[in-house]
Amino acid sequence: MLSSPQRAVPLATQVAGQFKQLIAAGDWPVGSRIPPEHRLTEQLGVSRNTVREALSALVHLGLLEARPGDGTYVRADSELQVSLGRRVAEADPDDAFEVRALLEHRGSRRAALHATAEDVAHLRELLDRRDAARTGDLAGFVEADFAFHRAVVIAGGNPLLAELYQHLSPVITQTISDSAALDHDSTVHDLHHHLVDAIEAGDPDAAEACSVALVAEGRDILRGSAS
Amino acid sequence: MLSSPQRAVPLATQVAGQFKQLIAAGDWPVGSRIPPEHRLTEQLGVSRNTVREALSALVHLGLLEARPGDGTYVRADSELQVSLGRRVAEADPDDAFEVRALLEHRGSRRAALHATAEDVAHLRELLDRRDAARTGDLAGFVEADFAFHRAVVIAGGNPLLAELYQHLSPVITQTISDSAALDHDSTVHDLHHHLVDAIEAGDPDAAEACSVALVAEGRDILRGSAS
DNA sequence: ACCATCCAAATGTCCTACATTTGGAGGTCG
DNA sequence: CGACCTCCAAATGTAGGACATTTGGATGGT
Repeated sequence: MLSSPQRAVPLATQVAGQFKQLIAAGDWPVGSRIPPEHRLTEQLGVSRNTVREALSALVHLGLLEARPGDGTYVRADSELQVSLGRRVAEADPDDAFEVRALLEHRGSRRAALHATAEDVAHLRELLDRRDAARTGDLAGFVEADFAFHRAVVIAGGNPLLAELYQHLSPVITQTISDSAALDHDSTVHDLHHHLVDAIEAGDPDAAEACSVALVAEGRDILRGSAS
Repeated sequence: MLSSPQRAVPLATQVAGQFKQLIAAGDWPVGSRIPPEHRLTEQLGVSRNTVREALSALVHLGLLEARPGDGTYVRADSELQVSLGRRVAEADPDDAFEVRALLEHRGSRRAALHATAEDVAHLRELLDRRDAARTGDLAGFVEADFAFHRAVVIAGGNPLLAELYQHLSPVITQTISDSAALDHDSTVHDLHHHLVDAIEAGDPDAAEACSVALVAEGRDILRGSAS
């Protein structure tokens, strides 16, 4: 519903808000190309300048990317993800790694306390996919591994914590060139299964211990250990 | 070179970058009024449209606030603070409280490991101010209390963690109407001093224990101080 | 000294025009 | 028939002007 302005807030701000909502609602999916400016102009009944200001705001927020001669594409759907990503990119990788580990440990502990039967079933499904992806390409395995850990944190039931973890992880795995060879390590493999077991058993201490051990293993693999 | 990011950076984006830098550098302090668009236009040698798009972007980022008929004022100097603040405002206060506590605990632990002699001296100075503010107005005490805990986390030496904590705290203390009567509690008072002692002694376990106890005390006071 | 009025200044919105870049349509040549 | 080149429509980028709207202070009268 494209309503006309009635309040004292600037028109461009209202338009930008509508665009944000369209992105958040999925009407403009990530990766898609949004309608050109002149079409938005006639649909909204505002001038191209106003539309451009609203679009420019979202471009600087990192939600959109304008390609001259082509169109404007949706690049992200979370404002926090972009600003956190920029901040983490400037930070010391070790510092970012510590914060991420902190969130993951707490998320694993919470999962053992709050995970439902459906959550556990979902985790086992994702874990199966992760095991299956060990023989596939590296990118697919990294994706499956992240999907599993993300689901663990989400199962913890603290959406804010989960979102911070979720937005912190990709930048780190991108910055650090990990994804080395942590698939063939049987210890890591066993720890993943022990983690789900601890969550299912409702043992927060064991779950957090598994998470801590996993992060430690990952850190060891990252540092030297070039053997 | 596979990556040829020589794609022309829009002029408005460059201008917005300059404005951001001016804000971050302190040339445009928070609260001040920036030059009017007309002046920026002639100073930068670009059209008013371009200047307005850059300003509008920063307005939507939350860094600026435009007041028609008056001028444009600097509202914040950290992009992450704004987006984190918005996200936390939508979150469950309990969830936000947990994340903040998590960061504070780790920050206190790190402080015991990495704080320098100057850091400890600074902490004792801030702690004196906090003690002195116990008899003053409530707002002043809350400010002094936050300044102390913020300094503890900063002394931990993880800037990313400190920034997240710093940006997470105001929203929480604003949301929850705490600042109740946690100044007259002698236990809380002693714990603050024990925390600095543990940091100076380089005892991470004791420091984290003090932090945990402090958060627990605060939570108890918040929940119903009756029992 | 107080108050209503007016005015300059600043932002908000719209308009036209042109430049620049891109992707594809269409034709050409091997 | 396929690969390649040319050209054009489309989309965003930039510029400049015009007018509306709101604000804060100056102005002038009571």
